[in-house]
Amino acid sequence: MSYWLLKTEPAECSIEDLAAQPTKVVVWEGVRNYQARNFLRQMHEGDEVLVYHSSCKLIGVAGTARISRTVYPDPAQFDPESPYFDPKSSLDLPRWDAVDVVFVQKFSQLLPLDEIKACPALVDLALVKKGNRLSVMPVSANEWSSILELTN
DNA sequence: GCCAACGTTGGC
DNA sequence: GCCAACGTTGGC
Repeated sequence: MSYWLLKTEPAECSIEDLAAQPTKVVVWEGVRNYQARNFLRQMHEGDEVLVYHSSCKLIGVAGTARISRTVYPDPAQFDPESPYFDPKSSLDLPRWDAVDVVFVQKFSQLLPLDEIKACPALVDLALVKKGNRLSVMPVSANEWSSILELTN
């Protein structure tokens, strides 16, 4: 059982969108960075996930979710209509992967980035490391606990 | 909209 | 394999 943080632009897929799915499940598609993809490959069913809102007005962790299906080829890479289409991908040789994520909870208050930055227990979180642009990153068990404590 | 930081591409 | 140019990310 591992912990992860997934970035999402709420204009694309917010925690509210996750909660609004009839099945609460979404395909986590569109990861187009090899390091992030390799983290997707390490995920197990049941792993817990922080859902982080980026590139928006209220930046921070908005809630949690869970991995409901482990890695498989991202269908968007094959779809010419998709913004995530990759002409260098083929069914034989897919480059990109997806997982399925199921909504767990929306925090009563979003945990803002500056509070995460101000928390001494979270200085090693990849999210707050200088220049970090990973959209999928591991979170330690201690960091997970610290984040949940901050939301109380 | 700015721009620092980083990843990718492609010529050599 | 180097590295300049370019594109993207994402906070501010």
